[in-house]
Amino acid sequence: MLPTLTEQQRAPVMEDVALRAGVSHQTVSRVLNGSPSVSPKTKEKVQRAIVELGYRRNTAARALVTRKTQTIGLLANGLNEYGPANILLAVQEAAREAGYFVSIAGIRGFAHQEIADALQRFLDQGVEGIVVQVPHADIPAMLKELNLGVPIVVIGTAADGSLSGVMVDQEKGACEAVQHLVDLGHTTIAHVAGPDGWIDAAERVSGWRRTLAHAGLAAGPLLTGDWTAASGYQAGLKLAEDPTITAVFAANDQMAVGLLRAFTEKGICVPEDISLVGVDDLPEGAYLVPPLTTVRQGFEELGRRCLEVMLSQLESATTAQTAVVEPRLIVRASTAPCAPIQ
Amino acid sequence: MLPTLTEQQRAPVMEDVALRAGVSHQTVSRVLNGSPSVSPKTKEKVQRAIVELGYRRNTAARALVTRKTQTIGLLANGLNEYGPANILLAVQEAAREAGYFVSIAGIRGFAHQEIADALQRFLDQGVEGIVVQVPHADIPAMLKELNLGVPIVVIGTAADGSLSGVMVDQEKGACEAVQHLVDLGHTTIAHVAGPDGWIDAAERVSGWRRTLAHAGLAAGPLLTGDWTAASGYQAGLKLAEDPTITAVFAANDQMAVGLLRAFTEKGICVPEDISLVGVDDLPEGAYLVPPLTTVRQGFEELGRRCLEVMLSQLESATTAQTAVVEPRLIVRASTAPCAPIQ
DNA sequence: AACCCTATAGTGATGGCTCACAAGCCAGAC
DNA sequence: GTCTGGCTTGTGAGCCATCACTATAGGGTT
Repeated sequence: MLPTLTEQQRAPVMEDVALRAGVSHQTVSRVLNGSPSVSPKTKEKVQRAIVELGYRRNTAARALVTRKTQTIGLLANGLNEYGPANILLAVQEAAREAGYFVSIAGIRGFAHQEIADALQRFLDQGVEGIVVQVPHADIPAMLKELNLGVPIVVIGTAADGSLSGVMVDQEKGACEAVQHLVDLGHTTIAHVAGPDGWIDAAERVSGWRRTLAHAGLAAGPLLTGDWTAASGYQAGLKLAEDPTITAVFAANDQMAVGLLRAFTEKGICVPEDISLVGVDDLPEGAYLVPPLTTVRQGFEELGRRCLEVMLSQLESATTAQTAVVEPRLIVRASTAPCAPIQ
Repeated sequence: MLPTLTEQQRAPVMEDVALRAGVSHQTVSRVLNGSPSVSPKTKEKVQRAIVELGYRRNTAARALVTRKTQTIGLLANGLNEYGPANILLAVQEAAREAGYFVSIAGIRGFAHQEIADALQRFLDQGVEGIVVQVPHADIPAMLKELNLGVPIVVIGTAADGSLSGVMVDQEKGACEAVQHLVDLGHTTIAHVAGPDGWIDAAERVSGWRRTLAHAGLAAGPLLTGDWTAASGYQAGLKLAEDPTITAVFAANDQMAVGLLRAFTEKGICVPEDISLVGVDDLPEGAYLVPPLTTVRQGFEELGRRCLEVMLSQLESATTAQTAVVEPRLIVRASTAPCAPIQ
């Protein structure tokens, strides 16, 4: 007699379930895949066998034949920051609901090689689609050149060629922020922008510029930071020297924090002497002194929409799509009517 | 004559490479896996064929036979917050270097069902190990009960049974923070703790308590927040009513931000009237008014160590391990010597 | 000259699943 | 009573690697 293998060791496979339920492995497969042509009775038998055996379908075997891994890749820059982290969370949640796994690759810079490597790794892994959350102006061109052969959704831009896009209307957000300042009577409104090359940064600059032009005002000073509070602080020290400036639109909340400190150090009160608006709506923003007026971006929605677009690309490779999320101005206490210049 | 399939369509497989290089598929496999028993000449031929064909090994097929998916799962709570996001980034980076993919599952609460579901999904996916970054006291027990059958590394606790652990020495961090306040001459030191159930919160409370006892001081008021600036603000309003308090140790920076605002509103100056210490070292912390003294946790290192432990568990299923990361006090301007009570 | 050994390469089985197709069954129609 | 067709179920091939063997060649030994 042949020695029986210790069955306990091996994870049960479809055949084991079939044997126990008294059907063929194919029927088990059908039950698992929700095929309509299985009688209720058989279906129940199979399901019981599955539970009793603790059967779990082998993803690798399945992927091998279906050529689908149920996985999407998320390539992201600055994952440790508020916006990207929230988008990641939302994308991942939406993916889970749709039955997809999310594999991540966080990168720290914009180095072409690093990005290309990460994308190749996704391809090696066999992802079905890739979400690219790297807000640099060169990204679409780079992606088109790499020609990856899977659906791609780029966060922060509109669709471009075969690339789909999901974006917050940054320009509109900037317009609302600046218009708010204009409405308060400010006439010299400075802008502390994000660094060159960043898509969002450029759009906010253009929203700022456009709104001022539309209001018949000259553009105030334009300084460039690097999104950090430190750079906002530096910018603040410079702006503090110019007494004609009564309002500043910072391209993000962190720089606004730096500005706030610089102004406080120089004895300039916010909002009495200078109004300040940021972008992002960091959770701490409402508890700064003073609470920060800001533009909320709706990262949650962005992430969800991103996955919607991805799914539709995955299901039917139609043309690329664009989804736009509306930002929202949150008025708090860092902005006030322009005091008459004395 | 049979119609030739449009070869262009199908992704090349090992056999295609073998044909082109004039060897057997096995030799291609050997080259790919770095087997020593392939002559340099053959190896070169194969590599050239791989490049020419743009061959990419099918992960699913490989996983099917090796029973290894090269994937680890990361289950995390509060992924949109500073600490967890940084840990994620570090874990993922270390994983990539080691040739592993990282699949993520972000959860928003501590609901047993949600956690169990996410873990089951990881198992369905076939991850080789799971990193659990859910800082709740009940987690180790829950994990042990679920008995998942893959190596698990829990972030925030020491090893426990078969579970490995990687942690920051929270108690030590708290001690340093409180000792710093004691050294400045403060005698009534309050603590705003994190919510019940959170491991870190409890450890910080105990570090605070221990240090005070060691210094022969009575424990000051103990309030409980929920990590948010809003809760810190509420706590601050209460603490502001007690003039004997000259220092507050907040369990995180966000609550410290809220405290700062409450104190400012009540006309209490930091650090002149009250010294304030946080935990986390948020990037904005250095630019608050005043810059915040805080305990830096070393999330980067935590993430790296976490993956080291995971890898060693994966390679040789020895006993569970624990890695401890040392926190570091960063003294800035929110703490000052205790002013004599007038 | 016969033999053994090592280095290198090839053969065929195998992993667990889905797909395409074939087969069995039973009801209703003629 | 036979036939037709729909509903269920089963059979066998195939996906693409790796693994365990086997085969071959060339060098060194005795």
